[in-house]
Amino acid sequence: MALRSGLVKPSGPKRNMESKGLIVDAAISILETQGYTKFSIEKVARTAGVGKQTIYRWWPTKAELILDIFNSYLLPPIPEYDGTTSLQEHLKKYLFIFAQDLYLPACTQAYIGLMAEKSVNSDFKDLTLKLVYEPRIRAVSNSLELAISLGEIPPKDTPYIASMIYGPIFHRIFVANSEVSVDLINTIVDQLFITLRAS
Amino acid sequence: MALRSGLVKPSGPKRNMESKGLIVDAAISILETQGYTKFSIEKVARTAGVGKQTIYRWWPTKAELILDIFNSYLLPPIPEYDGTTSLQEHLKKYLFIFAQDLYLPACTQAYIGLMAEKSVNSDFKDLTLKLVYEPRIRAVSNSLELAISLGEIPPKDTPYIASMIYGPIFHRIFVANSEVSVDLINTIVDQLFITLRAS
DNA sequence: CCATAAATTATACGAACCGTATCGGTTCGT
DNA sequence: ACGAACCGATACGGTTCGTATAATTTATGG
Repeated sequence: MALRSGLVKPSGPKRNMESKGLIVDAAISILETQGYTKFSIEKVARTAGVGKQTIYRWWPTKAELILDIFNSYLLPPIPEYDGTTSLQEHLKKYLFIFAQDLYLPACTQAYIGLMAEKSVNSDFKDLTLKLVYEPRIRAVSNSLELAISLGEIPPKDTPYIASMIYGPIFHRIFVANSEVSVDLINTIVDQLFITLRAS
Repeated sequence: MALRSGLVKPSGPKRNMESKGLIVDAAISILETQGYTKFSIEKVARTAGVGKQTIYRWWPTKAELILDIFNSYLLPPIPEYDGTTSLQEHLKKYLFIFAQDLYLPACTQAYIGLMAEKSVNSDFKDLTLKLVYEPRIRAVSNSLELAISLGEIPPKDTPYIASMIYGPIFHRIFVANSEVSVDLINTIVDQLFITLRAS
């Protein structure tokens, strides 16, 4: 009763962190080598040497397991822009790291899973947007505001900035199935700044 | 022997086009209402009132059925740019139609299936790139060349043009899970032309 | 007009996975 | 030492996979 509600002190053993590690490692390995289409909870349990129920106890669905792994272990941390270098350079560095990590097989496969699940489950869509999408959008718009206040770029309304910056990266990885070069990152950022500084 | 090789006239009945239509309609309806994750051949057969073997006879895998439907029934045709209006206006019109169609549930779900399958099967990736990706890339670069020869834009190397144009649309639909507004299309195209005309 | 070949629906198969339930056994808090 | 929560293991009915086979229907060629 009132399981993990925070209101009742649970007795009994705590969560086995070794099992958790085995599950996460197995899941990443399966995503990496077999992809989202062949990813199954039973396979994760078998590979990790763990009871299936142990997975379901901590992650209610396949989708939430993948989301947790994606967000906690596969994506690079979101850096904060402090204004010590130009925003233009800062964005190039961050986006290149982001794109390199997203292109890793486990990460790509995990995100394909997220797209598939969230497109069909609006609660899960909201959760994914909140945990994955919004923090990265906020980081970009916060850094833009700082660059404006520092005079690097003129104040300007920049709608759709997220899609203009992240879009080409996603297109390259998930549509063209190609790696993301430094050149593409530079093109994205330079074109953005040309537009920001135009008339 | 020599089945459908074109060298031997087959005897017996021809393909039942009524069954084909029922299969295609059922598949689209399932993609639309249940999404790619719940899409199965058995369900298509049951919904269409058709033997499972009839589906496997004409489409070797689930992926190729979805690809066929996506390419033949769900995407808008690729228009040819003839230079009678400005390329800038032409692109806005075409990309808006493209984005509107891609945002339809059946189309979105079909493409999620294509992403999942092609990321894990390189033959299918090649097929998808050839049938879906390349023709649309070519249409854009051909129209750019025509616009250059007509003097609308200065001659300029435009690498990554595909990702810069299509990327924001895909990001909006598959990452942000939002519809694509006329404003976004205009922003994409206008920013491209600002860059094309910049020094 | 009849034999042949191909397409059709229907059913069955072993395998895998789903999500849930249950069973001892273990580990901690009280 | 009691009970609660964790754990691995196993079992369940249901669904889907891709393949195989049977029985029927339909067109073409001789």
